[in-house]
This record gives sequence, structure tokens and C-alpha cells, in this order.
Amino acid sequence: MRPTIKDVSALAQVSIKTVSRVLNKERYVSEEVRARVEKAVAELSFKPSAAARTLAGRRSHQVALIYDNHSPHYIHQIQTGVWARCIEEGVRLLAQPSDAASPHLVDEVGALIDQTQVDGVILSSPMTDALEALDELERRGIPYVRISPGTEHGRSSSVSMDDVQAADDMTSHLIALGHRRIGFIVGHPNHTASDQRLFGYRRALDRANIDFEPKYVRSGLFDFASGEAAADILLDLPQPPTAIFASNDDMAAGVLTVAHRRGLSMPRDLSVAGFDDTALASQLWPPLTTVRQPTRDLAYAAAALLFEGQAKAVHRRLPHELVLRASTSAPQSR
Amino acid sequence: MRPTIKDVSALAQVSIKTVSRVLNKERYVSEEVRARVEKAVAELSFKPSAAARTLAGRRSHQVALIYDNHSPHYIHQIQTGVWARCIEEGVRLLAQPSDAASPHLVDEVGALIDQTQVDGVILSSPMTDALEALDELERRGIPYVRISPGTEHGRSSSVSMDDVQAADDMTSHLIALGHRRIGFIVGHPNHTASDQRLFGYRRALDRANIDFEPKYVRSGLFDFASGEAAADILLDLPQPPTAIFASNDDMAAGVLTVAHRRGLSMPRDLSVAGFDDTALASQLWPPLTTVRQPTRDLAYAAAALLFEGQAKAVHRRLPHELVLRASTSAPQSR
DNA sequence: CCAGCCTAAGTTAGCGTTGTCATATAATCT
DNA sequence: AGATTATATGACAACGCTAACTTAGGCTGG
Repeated sequence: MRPTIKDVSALAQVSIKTVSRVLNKERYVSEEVRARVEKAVAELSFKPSAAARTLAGRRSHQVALIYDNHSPHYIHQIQTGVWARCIEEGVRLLAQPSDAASPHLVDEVGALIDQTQVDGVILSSPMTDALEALDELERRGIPYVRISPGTEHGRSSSVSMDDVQAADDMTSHLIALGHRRIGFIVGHPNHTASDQRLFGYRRALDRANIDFEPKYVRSGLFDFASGEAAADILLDLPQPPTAIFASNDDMAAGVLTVAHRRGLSMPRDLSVAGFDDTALASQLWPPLTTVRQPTRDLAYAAAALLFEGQAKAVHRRLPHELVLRASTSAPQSR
Repeated sequence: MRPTIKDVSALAQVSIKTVSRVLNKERYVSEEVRARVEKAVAELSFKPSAAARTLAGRRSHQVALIYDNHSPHYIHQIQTGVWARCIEEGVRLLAQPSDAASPHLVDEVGALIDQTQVDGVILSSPMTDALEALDELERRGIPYVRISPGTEHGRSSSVSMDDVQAADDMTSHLIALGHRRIGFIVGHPNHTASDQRLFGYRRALDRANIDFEPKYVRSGLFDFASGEAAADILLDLPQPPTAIFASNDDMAAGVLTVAHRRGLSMPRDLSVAGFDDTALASQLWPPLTTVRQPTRDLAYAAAALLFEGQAKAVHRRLPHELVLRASTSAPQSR
């Protein structure tokens, strides 16, 4: 039989309430008793029942991570980061994949809360912008933190990177190399980061006095295939771009594939830049110049923020980094 | 306030036990009463407290997925597959990343069981071969299913693919194309699939009466960098292989990168084959010939097996598939 | 026609914790 | 010194369910 708090209290010769106090690091326990209880806990290798704690107390020692993202790499980073902070806190993490566009989303979130009584929720993009889900969380008074939210920033605590600045930085890098015709592939319309990256691209062009040409901007869906499609259109232009900046690495991979297929040699004939610095980026040929998004750190910071339990909305911004690899260089000629 | 079973019973004018019966689909409830209860449940949008059910009953309606794998893509497939089956079953999934080599593994698994009282556990490779963890599960009488176990197959129910046959198939494909000098990169020594794939490679060579040459076999770690390192050695041989078969796609990507760096044109100068059919495979240049491992389906089947609750160990084998893309062709010359 | 069984309910006692309140002693203040 | 406050502990109810037992009517078979 699993030991219970009673077994511990008997062994340590104290009441169960005192054991509970030690377990929860409450005040008003003498050092001597605390030591005795801890010894008994270790001896029996007692682990409190999560179910009983949840039922009896106001805390469940569980938080949920709700996500919907089609990039395994991104999800993995997010999970790893949140997980790390939860471990430190002694809190269990429930990973909940969901469909941000599902009509049942509110029900799903409601069911999650009701059934598990999680103490808090972390939302990663694009779930961060499922407004009905946020409404539901607020209705139930569940604290939540968003990772890279796209809208209504004031509404909750959040962590994010500066997508505008990052896209600006990358575009400026290409301009500095000498590129003037720079293609841009926008990300999935559901992700507000898409707009921000586009904005950063335009801002950099503006500053460099390069006219913004709509024909050099194509929309994509953050996936490989849409990167291929966009690249085909861009490279078919009478005056094709000498560099293409894709809003994420998957689409940049699509660009590379199309360019290879057309017999272009990168970066001589075409510079290609991505965004995210996924594992893929360094495994492509040529290795991809990209923006390192501090995904894992963002996730860790989000969990940290949740546990801080600030009453007011707090925002943390983490730095990005340009990762220069071999897929970009000066254009061959004018 | 959240509604409880009492609220439902009051509204439906039955005892709480009857509500419980309906919730748990027990027998001996008349159709009429069942309908009345279900109506009340829907009206209050009542969701039973997982904590209370766990505490009171013998079931927790939770299962755990324990994994340790360095490929985000693999993990994602596994999670998705298991998740899908759990949803159907109305069971919550706890995802537990762990370190298969950690000395605290047994404690971690024990703590997981004690705290959450999961009804069952699914282990994915390489956790499948953490024997102390299996001991611990058996000691506590927790049913578990393994996905692609490498050792002690009789010990538990499991699902797997035929790694030997798959590697044999791929090697035979290369031989059929005309290759005679075929390099092979072994996977991580912790994963027993590594040995099996090597065995399949040798079996195919044997059958084709091609001498096995140890110099054409290099060891790797399932990651990009080790693929690069192995490729460099293989391509430096006086008589380099005309084809390289890597035990997974990440290492194959490393091979492609090294080959590109050396100015080789694939598949003309070198055929490259991978294993797994991760997203990466189709995003590389040239797109990678590989083996499609039915990871998601394996995970789904594992969960299904767990819920079947067979007393005896059952094994399910799922079919693999050769995915022929542009990275392999007949060798240029002899 | 009644013993025995099946069906369809209800009653009540926990499950293993935490919250609340009560109690006792030691430390501090007026 | 007596009153108050801070510290340290315990008793016991409650959390929301399920398990086990109980009840009661209707049906079956000999």
C-alpha cells in the first residue's frame, strides 16, 4: 500500500496537520519537528496524492499549457521551457493541444479547468489570440500568461520578442549586403507575428529609401509548400528579387528547394533568409541565415511569470539574435 | 460556483449515485432516468472533478506518456497519436519528458505514479528499454505499453515496426539501382533500433552476395553533426561509397550538407537515403529517399492496446513504407 | 405460489489531503 | 504584573466523488 500522510504522522509522532504544514512549507513549525517529519517522509518515500490535495485545498499544483502550432520544433521548445520552470516549482504540467479555430474551443478550455482545477494556464501562439478562450479563463478567474500574443496586449501578462525589430534587422542586413530587390514571404494570417514581421520589413526598406513594391511580397502559411509556391512566383518576375526573406524557416526551406530546382546556386544567385532558427535552418544547404527566436526562454519566462502571480499584467520582452550563415551574401551583380 | 454531482442529482431528481452511474456508463439505469440525468448534466454543463474521481475510485482517468527522444518531430508524432486515442477514451494524458539515463529515473517514475495514480503508462523509445523503470511499473502493478521496444519483448505489450526489414528494403533498393559500395551510418547506441537497422543492411548485402566491408559502416548519434562527421570519413575513403544510407533523416541531412560542401551533385555523384520520413526529409535538397516510419499510428495503436487492457502481453506490428524521392538514383559509373 | 434472481434505484462511508478553529506556551508590550 | 501578541501544534470537518451495501419491486422456474 502507498503510504499516506497518516503513516508519516505516526512515524514522526506528530499530527497529520503538522505533516501537511511541512509539506506545504507553511510557517510555525519548529526546526526540530520539521526535521523529524522530513526524515519520516524520506523513510517512507511518501508522495502526497495530487488528487487529495486538489480536492481539499485551493491549489491543484497543476498548470496547463494550451497550444496549437503546426511546427513540432516550436512546440517542443515551448514544452521544454515551460516544463523546466514547472519542475522547479514542483508543479505538474498538463499539455493540451487544441485547435485555435475550433468552435468547441471554449468548451474544451472550460472542461479542462473544471476537471483539473489547474492553478493557471500558459497559452502559446496562436492560442494567445483565441479571444473566446481568454474570456472563458477570465470568467473563471484563472490566471494566465501568453507567449507572443498578437492582440490585446494589455489584457494579460505576457512574454514576447520584438518581431518588428527582428524583421527590420534581417531586412537591414540584406540591404547592407547590397540587395535592393528583396522578396518577402508573409506568414500565416492567423499569427499576428506575421503582420509584425511584414511591418519590420517595410520599416527597414523605408529607412533605406527603397520603394516598397507589393509585387515582391507574397503570402504564405508558415509551411514548406507555401514557401515553394511563393518562391516560384517571385522568381518568375521579370526582375526577380536578389534576396528572399521568408517569415519562417520552413518557408525558407521551400524557397531553397525551388531555387535548387531551377539550378540556381545559393547564395551567389539568390540570398535566402528565414526566421526562427529551427533545427532545420542549420541542416539545409546552404545553412540558413535566420533570426534566433528565444522560444525556450520565452516559455520558461512565461511559466516564471505565472508563478510570480502578479496582480497586474506584466510584460517581458526577450532579445532575439541574427544568425548569419551561408545562405546570404552580396548580390552577384546589379 | 462550479456545479457538483449534487446539483445534477437535485435537478434530475435522482440520487447522486444514479448520476454517478450515468457518468460511468454503468448498468442498471433505466433509459428514462438516464435521459433525465444527461439533460441535467448538459443544462448545468457539469464536468466531474478529476480529483474527486481519482480519490474516490480505483481509476484516475489519466494515463502518462513517458518519453525521452531528441527528435522534436518524433515526439510530436508520438504525442499526437497517443493524444488522439486518449480523447476518444475520455482520458487525460500526462506528458512526461524524462532522461532515460538519469539515475533518478526510478524515483521520477515512482513519484509520477504515486502522485497522479495514472491508470496506465505508455513508453516511447528509448524509455522502453529503461529496465529499472519497467521494474518500478511492475512493482506497482501499473499496466504499460511500449512503442518500439528494443529489448525484452516478451515483458509487456508493445507496438513496433520491422526495423530489420525496413533497412533491408532500403538497402535492397540501393542495390537494385546498381550500387555496390554502400555506406551505412549506425544510429545512437542507446536505441536498439540502431542495431536492427544495421542488421537489415547486412542481411540485404548478404542476399545480394556483396561483401560486408566494415570500413563502409560508421557510427553516429542520430543527430545532424554525427551525420556530417561520418560522411566526411566515408567520402575520404580511397574508394568512397556511391551511396550512403543513414539510420535516420537528421544524419542523412548531415551527409547531404557535407556532400554539397564538397561540390558533389546529388544524386548523380552520391545517392543518399534516410530513415523516418520526418518533415525534414521532403524539405532538403534533393528531397530525401527514406523509410516512412508510421510513428503516429504506432502511438495511437499503443494507446489503444493500453485501453484494451489485455492481461497477456500483445504485440502489434505496423507496416513501414519506402518513400522514394530524388536523393537516390543509379550510380554515375563504376 | 413462493424461493431465488435480476433490475433499478438509494444510503452511507470513506478516499487523503487542506482549511478552519481551538488550544497551549513563549515572547513582548503597557 | 497582567494583557496582548507571536509561535507552535492538534482536532475535526469538508472537498466531490465512487465502492459497497441495502432496498424493493418484478420476473422466472419448479
